[in-house]
Amino acid sequence: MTEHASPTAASAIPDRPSLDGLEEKWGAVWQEQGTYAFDREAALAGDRSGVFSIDTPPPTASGSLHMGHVFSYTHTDCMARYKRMAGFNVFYPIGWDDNGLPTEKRVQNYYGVRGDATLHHDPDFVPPFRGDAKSTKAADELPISRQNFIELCDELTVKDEEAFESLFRRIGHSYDWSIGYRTIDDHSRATSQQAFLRNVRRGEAYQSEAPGLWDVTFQTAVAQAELEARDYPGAYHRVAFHGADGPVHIETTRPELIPSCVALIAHPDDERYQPLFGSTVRTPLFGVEVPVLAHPAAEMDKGAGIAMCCTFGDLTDVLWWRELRLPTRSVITRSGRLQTEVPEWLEGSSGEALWAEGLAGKTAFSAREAVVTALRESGDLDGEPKPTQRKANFYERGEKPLEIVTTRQWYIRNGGREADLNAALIARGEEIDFHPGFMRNRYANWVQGLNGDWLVSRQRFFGVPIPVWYPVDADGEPDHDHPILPDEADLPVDPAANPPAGYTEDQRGVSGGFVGDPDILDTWATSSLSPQIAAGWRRRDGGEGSEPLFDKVFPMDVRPQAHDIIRTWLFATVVRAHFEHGSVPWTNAAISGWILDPDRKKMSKSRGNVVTPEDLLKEHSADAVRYWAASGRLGTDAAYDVGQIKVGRRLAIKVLNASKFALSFGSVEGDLAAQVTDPLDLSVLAGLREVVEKATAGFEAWDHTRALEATESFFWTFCDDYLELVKDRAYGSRGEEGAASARATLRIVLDVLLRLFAPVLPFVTEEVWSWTHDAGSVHRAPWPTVDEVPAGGDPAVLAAVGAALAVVRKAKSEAKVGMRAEVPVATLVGPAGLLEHVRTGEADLRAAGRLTGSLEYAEGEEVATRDLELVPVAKPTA
RNA sequence: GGAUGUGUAGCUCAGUUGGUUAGAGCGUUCGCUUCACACGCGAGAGGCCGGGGGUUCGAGUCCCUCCACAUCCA
Repeated sequence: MTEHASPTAASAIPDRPSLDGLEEKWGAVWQEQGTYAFDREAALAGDRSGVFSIDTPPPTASGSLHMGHVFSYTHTDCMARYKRMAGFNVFYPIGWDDNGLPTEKRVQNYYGVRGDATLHHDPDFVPPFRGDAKSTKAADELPISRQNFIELCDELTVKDEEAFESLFRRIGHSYDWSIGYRTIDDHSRATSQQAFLRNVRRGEAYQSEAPGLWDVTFQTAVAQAELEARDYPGAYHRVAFHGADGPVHIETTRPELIPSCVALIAHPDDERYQPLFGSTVRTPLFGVEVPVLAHPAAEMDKGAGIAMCCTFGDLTDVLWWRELRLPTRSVITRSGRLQTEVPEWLEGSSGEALWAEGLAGKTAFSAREAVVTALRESGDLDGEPKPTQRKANFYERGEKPLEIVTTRQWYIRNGGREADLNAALIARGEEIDFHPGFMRNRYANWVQGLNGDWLVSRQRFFGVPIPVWYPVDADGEPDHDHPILPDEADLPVDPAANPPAGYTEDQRGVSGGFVGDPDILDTWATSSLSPQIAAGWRRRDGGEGSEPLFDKVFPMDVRPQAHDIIRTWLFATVVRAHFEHGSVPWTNAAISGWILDPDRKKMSKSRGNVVTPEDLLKEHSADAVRYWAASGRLGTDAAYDVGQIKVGRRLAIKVLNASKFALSFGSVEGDLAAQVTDPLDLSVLAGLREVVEKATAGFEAWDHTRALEATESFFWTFCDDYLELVKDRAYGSRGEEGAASARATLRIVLDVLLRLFAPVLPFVTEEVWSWTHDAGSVHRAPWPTVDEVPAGGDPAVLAAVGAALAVVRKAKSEAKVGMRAEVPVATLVGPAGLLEHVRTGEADLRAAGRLTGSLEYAEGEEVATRDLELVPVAKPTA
């Protein structure tokens, strides 16, 4: 051959292409060239429809990246890359969630400090430790102000985030790194506070003093969405209450709450207890008189069918207390211990001594033991306690069952109390396309099952402060009914450290002065604003300016996330957008499944079955790991499967090798399409047109897996059959026209295939693209269309010639000879139509199958060979 | 108990609106140094499509029922 490819292209093709180093090489180029940059100017100048915007989940910066992240984030990246190639200006931010308990714990342990909302900011503060704190005991931690704590968080999480960033870059996620945010940074805090203040001013947020779920370990109120029902060992105690006509037995798992009993309650239809309704009984040990009442929430078939209502043992107690207007007799304090002073309703009763000696200040656990002992002695315990597994509510991060404590808290309305709002939020769900569609049921079920508004205040010190002060009245008490709210322009504020406008710091806590709300917002109250934070809502109409970009990206096109946080993150985001913008926050929700280990258990750190992505990337390449991720469809849990990663690696290597080969026959000049004349070449192009159609339809249907499968299976046929069939002709053995047709076809197919693979395999496709393109990225190339591929071919031709080649191979394989064995005589059997197609490509078939002599055709149902002679290749004697 | 999803080859999964003999990859078996790739290539074996009933000329696909598993809510 005398031809050479153009020097720039051919010289770039390595002798032995390899995956090694592609991540570093192309990662650096993409970063330098801004390949994935969002075009802000174009967005501002154009229509909303030209933008595809993504509400990327901000990973927890203090956590570690696991395969679940790789899985779901790669799904989103494939879609982002497809949309970018399809011509959209892709808004693809990346944020970090460094607001919340995990970060709080990490900062505490790393620096040996503890937040204290009563302290003031120390500008010269130096932390006692940096990762070398020896003790994690609270007593050894240095108390510091909230502002100082946030500064330490900034310092530490920035380090964590650098590690995350390098990993995300290595795996080839195409974020625009300049649109970053952190949920604890000034912009996020200000946005969170601004949205909350608007909720307050519109009446969507309110304060209420009410019994609520309380975690005694973390000493904070907990929202319904943070609950987790777990099995908890307990025991049924059969206890006698004293009625006028003898004892009434109840069964309870919490006898220590007898002092806070306010009624006995049975089902209205329960004939056993109907005679008692309206009467009163006396509690054992304490002798307090309580009514026997009827309520349908009492379960007839559970225990004795009659229950004691205490204030408060569980949420049913709260329901009864509210609906039956019962008095409040709380004994459990915020620490989870019983109060030390004797409750007033027990003063002078038979139980006063028991309280003072056995119960005051005790934990619920030891109080229970004391009460049970006393019940035994008084004869009110019937039989021995029967062990049972009961369901108890836990805070998802907590280890002790939640108590119910009456406190003043802030709430945001979420449809848990108002039917109209509930219906409106379910209707919002109907405006969002869930992928897969059945995930909408999770949303609707959750919203329908809400039983209260969203509790957003938390009694922690680290997080976004509730931006509210209260006037202090003449008695020195805060006036919670008249909160003082800051101007939006002054945000973010920390009411624990800054005075409100018009006050000075020395008026804090004094009559006529003010106090700051000590609480912080639920982290979901901030992360539910991720679209507003990323898109710059505050820069449009808040305290930061007047940039109108927000309207060009919001409502966003898609929220990607996992299904376990539909009830929290997804729902909360819908609530905030509903109130603030009267719209959905996004029009699509792409819900990824979980990664399970090979034993079908969810991978989690506590189970110790986590595989770290770093090692896998190093060992198998980013494209290989991405292939595994892209093989899992939306909404489906997938097993971690190293085998599938290896398949991806083989595919990526095959792309390199096949591309090198396809480009090795010499350069092709001029109009490629015009040079394609051979029916076999036109046939492969016809197949390619179908693949473009399928792959495009796959992505449009949010099914990256279908797109990948179509491309992948075509690619293997292309390699195994088409390339084998035409290589001899492409070398030029049968004239220039046939060679040109094959070479042009190889170029066309390769160019299209690279683009079809690009969303899943960004590194190898970019590498090969660079061999044939002097400039530009495959990731900025237009997504292929059916129309750009020459038409007129019949896919059946390649299928027929391929089938003929297969039976020749089969004959050789069964004879256990190499594929190079020559076939001087053969008869090919098959249906007439198929044989007709085979004749069209006979020359290529002869070359690929080494059919050197006579080739007869005979009609038959099955494709097969007959009367075939084989001449094995003589092994080299030397 | 309610909701949702899933049961197809040893494993992981495809199977579009019902339509020939149910597919792929991995694994396995048997072969092949073939001028891109041994991280390769070729060929073979392997399935009462969870059970039962029904609709239909025809069911992996539609309907009923049962069973098992998973997740969420009680």
